[in-house]
Amino acid sequence: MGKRKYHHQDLRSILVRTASRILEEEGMESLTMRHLSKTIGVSRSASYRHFEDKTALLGAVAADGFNRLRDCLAENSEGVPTPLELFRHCSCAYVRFAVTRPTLYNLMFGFELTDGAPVPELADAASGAFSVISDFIVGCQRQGSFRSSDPVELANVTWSSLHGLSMLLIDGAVRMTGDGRLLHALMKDSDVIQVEDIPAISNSVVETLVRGFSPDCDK
Amino acid sequence: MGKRKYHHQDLRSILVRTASRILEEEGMESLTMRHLSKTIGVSRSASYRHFEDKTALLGAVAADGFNRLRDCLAENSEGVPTPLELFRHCSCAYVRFAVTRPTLYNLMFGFELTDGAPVPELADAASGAFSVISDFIVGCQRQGSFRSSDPVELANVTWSSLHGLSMLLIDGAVRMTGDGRLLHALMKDSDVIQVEDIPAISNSVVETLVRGFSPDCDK
DNA sequence: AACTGATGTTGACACTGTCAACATTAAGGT
DNA sequence: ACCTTAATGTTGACAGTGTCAACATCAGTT
Repeated sequence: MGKRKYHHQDLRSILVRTASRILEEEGMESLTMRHLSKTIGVSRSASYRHFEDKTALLGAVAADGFNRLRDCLAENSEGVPTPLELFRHCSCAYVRFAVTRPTLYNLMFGFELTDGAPVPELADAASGAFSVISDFIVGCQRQGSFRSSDPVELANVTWSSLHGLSMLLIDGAVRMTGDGRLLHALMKDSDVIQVEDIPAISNSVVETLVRGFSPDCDK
Repeated sequence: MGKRKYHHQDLRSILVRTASRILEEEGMESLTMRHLSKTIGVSRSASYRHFEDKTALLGAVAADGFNRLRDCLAENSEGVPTPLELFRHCSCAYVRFAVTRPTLYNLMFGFELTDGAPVPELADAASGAFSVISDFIVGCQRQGSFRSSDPVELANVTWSSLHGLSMLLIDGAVRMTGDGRLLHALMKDSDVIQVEDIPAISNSVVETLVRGFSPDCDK
Protein backbone atom coordinates (compact mmCIF):
# COMPACT_ATOMS: atom_id res chain seq x y z
CA MET A 1 0.00 0.00 0.00
CA GLY A 2 0.98 3.62 -0.24
CA LYS A 3 2.36 2.84 -3.65
CA ARG A 4 4.10 6.02 -4.67
CA LYS A 5 3.23 7.60 -7.98
CA TYR A 6 5.81 6.57 -10.51
CA HIS A 7 5.19 9.46 -12.87
CA HIS A 8 5.03 13.03 -11.71
CA GLN A 9 2.51 15.23 -13.46
CA ASP A 10 4.92 18.05 -14.15
CA LEU A 11 8.43 17.12 -13.22
CA ARG A 12 9.90 19.75 -15.48
CA SER A 13 8.62 22.73 -13.54
CA ILE A 14 9.28 20.98 -10.24
CA LEU A 15 12.89 20.62 -11.35
CA VAL A 16 13.17 24.31 -12.15
CA ARG A 17 11.55 25.43 -8.91
CA THR A 18 13.59 23.11 -6.71
CA ALA A 19 16.81 23.97 -8.52
CA SER A 20 16.06 27.63 -7.96
CA ARG A 21 15.46 27.04 -4.27
CA ILE A 22 18.63 25.00 -3.83
CA LEU A 23 20.53 27.70 -5.66
CA GLU A 24 19.41 30.43 -3.30
CA GLU A 25 19.52 28.44 -0.08
CA GLU A 26 22.53 26.19 -0.48
CA GLY A 27 24.63 27.90 -3.12
CA MET A 28 25.79 27.17 -6.61
CA GLU A 29 28.17 24.31 -5.91
CA SER A 30 25.42 22.44 -4.08
CA LEU A 31 23.26 22.47 -7.16
CA THR A 32 24.19 19.11 -8.60
CA MET A 33 21.98 16.90 -10.72
CA ARG A 34 22.16 14.10 -8.19
CA HIS A 35 21.43 16.30 -5.20
CA LEU A 36 18.58 17.92 -7.06
CA SER A 37 17.09 14.58 -8.03
CA LYS A 38 17.43 13.25 -4.51
CA THR A 39 15.66 16.20 -2.91
CA ILE A 40 12.80 15.84 -5.34
CA GLY A 41 12.71 12.12 -4.67
CA VAL A 42 13.31 11.05 -8.21
CA SER A 43 16.01 9.06 -9.85
CA ARG A 44 19.33 10.53 -10.70
CA SER A 45 18.90 10.91 -14.42
CA ALA A 46 15.18 11.46 -14.70
CA SER A 47 15.92 15.10 -15.47
CA TYR A 48 17.38 14.14 -18.79
CA ARG A 49 13.89 13.38 -20.12
CA HIS A 50 13.11 17.08 -19.69
CA PHE A 51 16.44 18.78 -20.19
CA GLU A 52 19.13 17.82 -22.62
CA ASP A 53 21.87 19.10 -20.38
CA LYS A 54 22.60 20.42 -16.96
CA THR A 55 23.23 23.64 -18.85
CA ALA A 56 19.72 23.48 -20.29
CA LEU A 57 18.31 23.13 -16.80
CA LEU A 58 20.33 26.08 -15.56
CA GLY A 59 19.14 28.04 -18.56
CA ALA A 60 15.54 27.38 -17.60
CA VAL A 61 16.25 28.46 -14.03
CA ALA A 62 17.84 31.64 -15.33
CA ALA A 63 14.88 32.36 -17.61
CA ASP A 64 12.55 31.83 -14.68
CA GLY A 65 14.70 34.27 -12.74
CA PHE A 66 14.29 36.94 -15.42
CA ASN A 67 10.53 36.44 -15.36
CA ARG A 68 10.46 36.80 -11.60
CA LEU A 69 12.55 39.95 -11.94
CA ARG A 70 10.08 41.36 -14.46
CA ASP A 71 7.15 40.64 -12.14
CA CYS A 72 9.04 42.09 -9.19
CA LEU A 73 9.76 45.32 -11.05
CA ALA A 74 6.15 45.60 -12.18
CA GLU A 75 4.76 44.95 -8.70
CA ASN A 76 6.92 47.61 -7.10
CA SER A 77 5.55 50.26 -9.42
CA GLU A 78 1.92 50.13 -8.39
CA GLY A 79 0.51 53.31 -6.92
CA VAL A 80 3.57 55.41 -7.55
CA PRO A 81 2.56 58.93 -8.66
CA THR A 82 5.25 60.51 -10.85
CA PRO A 83 7.32 58.80 -13.56
CA LEU A 84 10.53 59.88 -11.90
CA GLU A 85 9.49 58.28 -8.62
CA LEU A 86 8.56 55.21 -10.60
CA PHE A 87 12.01 55.14 -12.09
CA ARG A 88 13.55 55.39 -8.63
CA HIS A 89 11.35 52.64 -7.20
CA CYS A 90 12.07 50.38 -10.12
CA SER A 91 15.82 50.88 -9.85
CA CYS A 92 15.73 50.17 -6.16
CA ALA A 93 13.67 47.02 -6.70
CA TYR A 94 16.13 45.87 -9.31
CA VAL A 95 19.14 46.17 -7.03
CA ARG A 96 17.27 44.61 -4.13
CA PHE A 97 16.24 41.67 -6.27
CA ALA A 98 19.85 41.08 -7.27
CA VAL A 99 21.39 41.52 -3.85
CA THR A 100 18.90 39.32 -2.04
CA ARG A 101 19.33 36.52 -4.58
CA PRO A 102 23.02 36.78 -5.42
CA THR A 103 23.53 33.27 -6.72
CA LEU A 104 20.47 33.32 -8.92
CA TYR A 105 21.34 36.75 -10.25
CA ASN A 106 24.83 35.60 -11.06
CA LEU A 107 23.46 32.60 -12.89
CA MET A 108 21.03 34.73 -14.89
CA PHE A 109 23.87 36.70 -16.42
CA GLY A 110 26.27 33.83 -16.77
CA PHE A 111 24.78 32.81 -20.10
CA GLU A 112 25.22 33.91 -23.65
CA LEU A 113 22.11 35.95 -24.34
CA THR A 114 22.94 36.16 -28.01
CA ASP A 115 20.43 35.57 -30.77
CA GLY A 116 21.54 32.12 -31.76
CA ALA A 117 21.89 31.28 -28.09
CA PRO A 118 21.61 27.75 -26.74
CA VAL A 119 18.62 28.81 -24.65
CA PRO A 120 16.38 31.12 -26.71
CA GLU A 121 13.67 31.47 -24.05
CA LEU A 122 16.32 33.09 -21.88
CA ALA A 123 16.79 35.92 -24.33
CA ASP A 124 13.07 36.66 -24.40
CA ALA A 125 12.83 36.60 -20.62
CA ALA A 126 15.77 38.99 -20.26
CA SER A 127 14.23 41.21 -22.86
CA GLY A 128 10.98 41.30 -20.91
CA ALA A 129 12.60 42.42 -17.69
CA PHE A 130 14.59 45.05 -19.52
CA SER A 131 11.45 46.44 -21.14
CA VAL A 132 10.00 47.43 -17.78
CA ILE A 133 12.91 49.79 -17.08
CA SER A 134 12.88 50.98 -20.64
CA ASP A 135 9.19 51.91 -20.48
CA PHE A 136 9.64 53.93 -17.30
CA ILE A 137 12.41 55.90 -18.96
CA VAL A 138 10.17 56.77 -21.88
CA GLY A 139 7.58 57.84 -19.31
CA CYS A 140 10.10 60.19 -17.72
CA GLN A 141 10.90 61.64 -21.10
CA ARG A 142 7.22 62.22 -21.94
CA GLN A 143 6.73 63.99 -18.66
CA GLY A 144 9.81 66.12 -19.17
CA SER A 145 11.91 64.71 -16.33
CA PHE A 146 14.46 63.30 -18.76
CA ARG A 147 15.80 64.97 -21.86
CA SER A 148 14.40 63.63 -25.07
CA SER A 149 17.35 61.96 -26.72
CA ASP A 150 17.36 58.37 -27.89
CA PRO A 151 15.61 56.44 -25.09
CA VAL A 152 17.60 53.32 -25.93
CA GLU A 153 20.77 55.16 -25.02
CA LEU A 154 19.47 56.19 -21.62
CA ALA A 155 18.06 52.72 -21.05
CA ASN A 156 21.35 51.04 -21.80
CA VAL A 157 23.27 53.32 -19.46
CA THR A 158 20.65 52.69 -16.79
CA TRP A 159 20.77 48.95 -17.23
CA SER A 160 24.58 49.00 -17.25
CA SER A 161 24.68 51.02 -14.05
CA LEU A 162 22.10 48.97 -12.20
CA HIS A 163 23.65 45.72 -13.36
CA GLY A 164 27.15 46.85 -12.53
CA LEU A 165 26.15 48.19 -9.14
CA SER A 166 24.34 44.98 -8.28
CA MET A 167 27.30 42.87 -9.26
CA LEU A 168 29.75 45.04 -7.33
CA LEU A 169 27.51 44.90 -4.28
CA ILE A 170 27.25 41.15 -4.56
CA ASP A 171 30.99 40.76 -4.87
CA GLY A 172 31.52 43.08 -1.92
CA ALA A 173 33.42 45.59 -4.04
CA VAL A 174 31.24 48.52 -3.02
CA ARG A 175 30.05 49.42 0.45
CA MET A 176 28.21 52.19 2.20
CA THR A 177 29.42 54.70 4.73
CA GLY A 178 27.45 55.63 7.82
CA ASP A 179 26.03 58.73 6.16
CA GLY A 180 24.57 56.84 3.21
CA ARG A 181 27.20 57.48 0.58
CA LEU A 182 28.80 54.78 -1.47
CA LEU A 183 32.28 53.83 -0.50
CA HIS A 184 35.04 52.45 -2.62
CA ALA A 185 35.72 48.81 -1.99
CA LEU A 186 37.70 47.71 0.99
CA MET A 187 38.48 51.01 2.58
CA LYS A 188 39.07 50.42 6.24
CA ASP A 189 36.22 50.63 8.68
CA SER A 190 33.55 50.10 6.08
CA ASP A 191 30.55 48.10 7.10
CA VAL A 192 28.99 45.24 5.28
CA ILE A 193 25.86 46.48 3.59
CA GLN A 194 22.42 45.50 4.85
CA VAL A 195 19.21 45.06 2.95
CA GLU A 196 17.78 48.23 4.44
CA ASP A 197 20.69 50.20 3.04
CA ILE A 198 19.79 49.38 -0.53
CA PRO A 199 17.32 52.22 -1.13
CA ALA A 200 19.92 54.79 -0.10
CA ILE A 201 22.58 53.24 -2.30
CA SER A 202 20.29 52.87 -5.27
CA ASN A 203 18.96 56.40 -4.95
CA SER A 204 22.45 57.81 -4.72
CA VAL A 205 23.40 56.18 -7.99
CA VAL A 206 20.17 57.12 -9.72
CA GLU A 207 20.52 60.73 -8.65
CA THR A 208 24.06 60.92 -9.98
CA LEU A 209 22.86 59.37 -13.21
CA VAL A 210 20.09 61.93 -13.60
CA ARG A 211 22.23 64.93 -12.67
CA GLY A 212 25.26 63.94 -14.68
CA PHE A 213 28.94 64.58 -13.96
CA SER A 214 29.16 67.89 -15.74
CA PRO A 215 28.98 71.14 -13.69
CA ASP A 216 27.13 72.95 -16.48
CA CYS A 217 23.77 72.71 -14.80
CA ASP A 218 24.79 73.40 -11.22
CA LYS A 219 21.71 75.47 -10.57
CA MET B 1 71.33 11.99 -20.33
CA GLY B 2 68.87 14.78 -20.82
CA LYS B 3 67.79 14.26 -17.29
CA ARG B 4 64.83 16.57 -16.89
CA LYS B 5 64.84 19.07 -14.09
CA TYR B 6 62.77 17.71 -11.27
CA HIS B 7 62.18 21.06 -9.63
CA HIS B 8 61.05 24.08 -11.49
CA GLN B 9 62.51 27.32 -10.32
CA ASP B 10 59.19 29.10 -10.04
CA LEU B 11 56.33 26.74 -10.59
CA ARG B 12 53.91 29.02 -8.83
CA SER B 13 54.05 31.82 -11.34
CA ILE B 14 54.18 29.34 -14.22
CA LEU B 15 50.93 27.90 -12.90
CA VAL B 16 49.28 31.31 -12.81
CA ARG B 17 50.48 32.30 -16.26
CA THR B 18 49.50 29.01 -17.88
CA ALA B 19 46.15 28.95 -16.13
CA SER B 20 45.49 32.44 -17.41
CA ARG B 21 46.38 31.40 -20.95
CA ILE B 22 44.21 28.29 -20.85
CA LEU B 23 41.38 30.39 -19.48
CA GLU B 24 41.49 32.84 -22.38
CA GLU B 25 42.23 30.36 -25.15
CA GLU B 26 40.26 27.28 -24.19
CA GLY B 27 37.59 28.57 -21.84
CA MET B 28 36.68 28.14 -18.22
CA GLU B 29 35.56 24.53 -18.27
CA SER B 30 38.86 23.49 -19.83
CA LEU B 31 40.76 24.92 -16.90
CA THR B 32 41.12 21.81 -14.79
CA MET B 33 43.92 21.02 -12.40
CA ARG B 34 44.87 17.92 -14.33
CA HIS B 35 44.83 19.61 -17.72
CA LEU B 36 46.82 22.50 -16.33
CA SER B 37 49.42 20.20 -14.79
CA LYS B 38 49.71 18.18 -17.97
CA THR B 39 50.29 21.22 -20.20
CA ILE B 40 53.01 22.42 -17.86
CA GLY B 41 54.51 18.97 -17.80
CA VAL B 42 54.23 18.44 -14.11
CA SER B 43 52.41 15.93 -12.01
CA ARG B 44 48.74 16.19 -11.33
CA SER B 45 48.86 17.44 -7.79
CA ALA B 46 52.12 19.35 -7.76
CA SER B 47 50.04 22.54 -7.68
CA TYR B 48 48.95 21.77 -4.16
CA ARG B 49 52.41 22.64 -2.89
CA HIS B 50 51.78 26.21 -4.06
CA PHE B 51 48.04 26.62 -3.73
CA GLU B 52 45.83 25.21 -1.02
CA ASP B 53 42.89 24.93 -3.36
CA LYS B 54 41.83 25.19 -6.92
CA THR B 55 39.98 28.24 -5.66
CA ALA B 56 43.25 29.69 -4.37
CA LEU B 57 44.81 29.22 -7.79
CA LEU B 58 41.87 30.91 -9.49
CA GLY B 59 42.14 33.71 -6.96
CA ALA B 60 45.76 34.27 -7.92
CA VAL B 61 44.81 34.30 -11.60
CA ALA B 62 42.10 36.85 -10.86
CA ALA B 63 44.50 39.04 -8.87
CA ASP B 64 46.96 38.88 -11.74
CA GLY B 65 44.11 39.94 -14.01
CA PHE B 66 43.41 43.00 -11.90
CA ASN B 67 47.07 43.95 -12.01
CA ARG B 68 47.13 43.59 -15.77
CA LEU B 69 44.00 45.73 -15.93
CA ARG B 70 45.66 48.42 -13.84
CA ASP B 71 48.72 48.43 -16.10
CA CYS B 72 46.52 48.48 -19.17
CA LEU B 73 44.59 51.49 -17.93
CA ALA B 74 47.79 53.32 -17.02
CA GLU B 75 49.45 52.60 -20.37
CA ASN B 76 46.49 53.88 -22.35
CA SER B 77 46.67 57.23 -20.65
CA GLU B 78 50.13 58.31 -21.76
CA GLY B 79 50.28 61.43 -23.84
CA VAL B 80 46.62 62.32 -23.50
CA PRO B 81 46.21 66.10 -23.10
CA THR B 82 43.05 66.95 -21.15
CA PRO B 83 41.68 65.15 -18.08
CA LEU B 84 38.35 64.59 -19.78
CA GLU B 85 40.04 62.92 -22.74
CA LEU B 86 41.99 60.85 -20.26
CA PHE B 87 38.77 59.75 -18.66
CA ARG B 88 37.38 58.74 -22.05
CA HIS B 89 40.50 56.82 -23.00
CA CYS B 90 40.58 55.06 -19.69
CA SER B 91 36.93 54.05 -19.92
CA CYS B 92 37.41 52.72 -23.40
CA ALA B 93 40.49 50.76 -22.37
CA TYR B 94 38.55 49.27 -19.48
CA VAL B 95 35.74 47.98 -21.67
CA ARG B 96 38.15 46.71 -24.29
CA PHE B 97 40.13 44.84 -21.67
CA ALA B 98 36.98 43.14 -20.45
CA VAL B 99 35.50 42.31 -23.83
CA THR B 100 38.69 40.91 -25.28
CA ARG B 101 39.25 38.67 -22.25
CA PRO B 102 35.71 37.69 -21.33
CA THR B 103 36.51 34.57 -19.36
CA LEU B 104 39.26 36.17 -17.34
CA TYR B 105 37.11 39.21 -16.64
CA ASN B 106 34.27 37.00 -15.48
CA LEU B 107 36.61 35.15 -13.18
CA MET B 108 38.01 38.38 -11.73
CA PHE B 109 34.57 39.38 -10.50
CA GLY B 110 33.42 35.92 -9.51
CA PHE B 111 35.07 36.24 -6.12
CA GLU B 112 34.14 37.74 -2.83
CA LEU B 113 36.20 40.89 -2.65
CA THR B 114 35.22 41.47 0.94
CA ASP B 115 37.66 42.41 3.68
CA GLY B 116 37.92 39.04 5.32
CA ALA B 117 38.05 37.42 1.90
CA PRO B 118 39.71 34.07 1.27
CA VAL B 119 42.13 35.77 -1.13
CA PRO B 120 43.26 39.08 0.36
CA GLU B 121 45.73 39.92 -2.42
CA LEU B 122 42.74 39.99 -4.74
CA ALA B 123 41.15 42.85 -2.87
CA ASP B 124 44.32 44.93 -3.08
CA ALA B 125 44.69 44.24 -6.80
CA ALA B 126 41.09 45.23 -7.48
CA SER B 127 41.59 48.33 -5.39
CA GLY B 128 44.63 49.26 -7.45
CA ALA B 129 42.80 49.07 -10.76
CA PHE B 130 39.91 51.05 -9.37
CA SER B 131 42.22 53.79 -8.17
CA VAL B 132 43.33 54.61 -11.71
CA ILE B 133 39.78 55.51 -12.73
CA SER B 134 39.24 57.29 -9.46
CA ASP B 135 42.29 59.49 -9.94
CA PHE B 136 41.22 60.54 -13.41
CA ILE B 137 37.86 61.60 -12.04
CA VAL B 138 39.51 63.79 -9.44
CA GLY B 139 41.58 65.24 -12.25
CA CYS B 140 38.43 66.12 -14.16
CA GLN B 141 37.02 67.79 -11.08
CA ARG B 142 40.17 69.86 -10.51
CA GLN B 143 40.10 71.04 -14.08
CA GLY B 144 36.41 71.89 -13.88
CA SER B 145 35.11 69.30 -16.31
CA PHE B 146 33.19 67.51 -13.57
CA ARG B 147 31.20 69.10 -10.80
CA SER B 148 32.89 69.03 -7.43
CA SER B 149 30.72 66.73 -5.38
CA ASP B 150 32.02 63.68 -3.55
CA PRO B 151 34.47 62.06 -5.99
CA VAL B 152 33.76 58.64 -4.51
CA GLU B 153 30.18 58.96 -5.63
CA LEU B 154 31.14 59.72 -9.21
CA ALA B 155 33.76 57.00 -9.17
CA ASN B 156 31.33 54.38 -8.01
CA VAL B 157 28.77 55.28 -10.65
CA THR B 158 31.51 55.20 -13.25
CA TRP B 159 32.79 51.84 -12.11
CA SER B 160 29.27 50.46 -11.96
CA SER B 161 28.52 51.64 -15.47
CA LEU B 162 31.75 50.39 -17.00
CA HIS B 163 31.50 47.09 -15.19
CA GLY B 164 27.86 46.64 -16.09
CA LEU B 165 28.40 47.59 -19.70
CA SER B 166 31.33 45.20 -20.01
CA MET B 167 29.33 42.37 -18.54
CA LEU B 168 26.33 43.03 -20.76
CA LEU B 169 28.58 43.17 -23.81
CA ILE B 170 30.23 39.92 -22.83
CA ASP B 171 26.89 38.22 -22.33
CA GLY B 172 25.64 39.57 -25.62
CA ALA B 173 22.87 41.53 -23.94
CA VAL B 174 23.80 44.80 -25.60
CA ARG B 175 24.70 45.40 -29.22
CA MET B 176 25.40 48.25 -31.54
CA THR B 177 23.43 49.59 -34.48
CA GLY B 178 25.01 50.56 -37.77
CA ASP B 179 25.07 54.22 -36.80
CA GLY B 180 27.02 53.65 -33.63
CA ARG B 181 24.26 53.75 -31.04
CA LEU B 182 23.70 51.08 -28.45
CA LEU B 183 20.90 48.70 -29.07
CA HIS B 184 18.84 46.85 -26.57
CA ALA B 185 19.63 43.18 -26.43
CA LEU B 186 18.32 40.85 -29.06
CA MET B 187 16.41 43.20 -31.27
CA LYS B 188 16.25 41.67 -34.71
CA ASP B 189 18.87 42.47 -37.31
CA SER B 190 21.42 43.56 -34.78
CA ASP B 191 25.00 42.70 -35.52
CA VAL B 192 27.46 41.07 -33.21
CA ILE B 193 29.80 43.72 -31.90
CA GLN B 194 33.39 43.88 -33.07
CA VAL B 195 36.46 45.07 -31.25
CA GLU B 196 36.64 48.21 -33.37
CA ASP B 197 33.13 49.15 -32.25
CA ILE B 198 34.15 49.43 -28.63
CA PRO B 199 35.34 53.06 -28.67
CA ALA B 200 32.00 54.19 -30.07
CA ILE B 201 30.06 52.20 -27.50
CA SER B 202 32.21 53.30 -24.60
CA ASN B 203 32.12 56.94 -25.64
CA SER B 204 28.37 56.85 -26.00
CA VAL B 205 27.97 55.64 -22.44
CA VAL B 206 30.55 58.04 -21.05
CA GLU B 207 28.92 60.98 -22.78
CA THR B 208 25.53 60.06 -21.36
CA LEU B 209 27.09 59.73 -17.95
CA VAL B 210 28.67 63.17 -18.14
CA ARG B 211 25.62 64.89 -19.57
CA GLY B 212 23.09 63.25 -17.29
CA PHE B 213 19.48 62.31 -17.97
CA SER B 214 17.95 65.57 -16.84
CA PRO B 215 16.98 68.17 -19.46
CA ASP B 216 17.90 71.06 -17.14
CA CYS B 217 21.15 71.75 -18.88
CA ASP B 218 20.08 71.34 -22.47
CA LYS B 219 22.11 74.31 -23.60
C1' DA C 1 -6.17 -6.53 -24.76
C1' DA C 2 -2.19 -5.13 -27.21
C1' DC C 3 0.66 -1.62 -28.89
C1' DT C 4 3.23 2.67 -28.34
C1' DG C 5 5.45 6.72 -26.92
C1' DA C 6 6.57 9.14 -22.85
C1' DT C 7 8.61 8.90 -18.58
C1' DG C 8 11.45 6.98 -14.65
C1' DT C 9 15.43 3.63 -13.07
C1' DT C 10 19.78 1.31 -12.74
C1' DG C 11 24.57 0.22 -13.93
C1' DA C 12 28.48 1.93 -15.91
C1' DC C 13 32.13 5.18 -17.63
C1' DA C 14 35.26 8.87 -17.89
C1' DC C 15 36.35 12.71 -15.53
C1' DT C 16 37.01 15.87 -11.59
C1' DG C 17 39.34 17.85 -7.01
C1' DT C 18 41.92 16.30 -3.33
C1' DC C 19 44.52 13.67 0.10
C1' DA C 20 48.00 10.39 2.14
C1' DA C 21 52.20 8.09 1.45
C1' DC C 22 56.29 8.13 -0.92
C1' DA C 23 60.41 9.94 -3.82
C1' DT C 24 63.49 13.39 -5.09
C1' DT C 25 65.94 17.53 -4.74
C1' DA C 26 68.34 21.71 -2.74
C1' DA C 27 70.57 23.89 1.08
C1' DG C 28 72.98 24.30 5.34
C1' DG C 29 75.49 22.78 9.43
C1' DT C 30 78.90 19.69 11.25
C1' DA D 1 82.59 14.87 2.64
C1' DC D 2 78.40 13.50 5.20
C1' DC D 3 73.78 13.98 7.46
C1' DT D 4 69.63 16.47 8.45
C1' DT D 5 65.78 18.95 7.14
C1' DA D 6 62.56 21.33 4.64
C1' DA D 7 60.73 22.09 0.19
C1' DT D 8 59.04 20.27 -3.77
C1' DG D 9 57.26 16.72 -7.11
C1' DT D 10 54.89 11.86 -7.85
C1' DT D 11 51.75 8.05 -7.53
C1' DG D 12 47.64 5.52 -5.97
C1' DA D 13 43.32 6.01 -4.23
C1' DC D 14 38.62 7.86 -3.12
C1' DA D 15 34.31 10.13 -3.29
C1' DG D 16 31.68 12.86 -6.19
C1' DT D 17 30.28 14.62 -10.77
C1' DG D 18 27.62 14.69 -15.60
C1' DT D 19 25.94 11.60 -18.78
C1' DC D 20 24.70 7.59 -21.58
C1' DA D 21 22.79 2.90 -22.80
C1' DA D 22 19.75 -0.66 -21.51
C1' DC D 23 15.82 -1.69 -19.05
C1' DA D 24 11.25 -0.95 -16.49
C1' DT D 25 6.96 1.20 -15.91
C1' DC D 26 3.26 4.06 -16.84
C1' DA D 27 -0.79 6.50 -19.61
C1' DG D 28 -3.37 6.68 -23.50
C1' DT D 29 -4.98 5.05 -28.24
C1' DT D 30 -6.46 1.67 -31.30
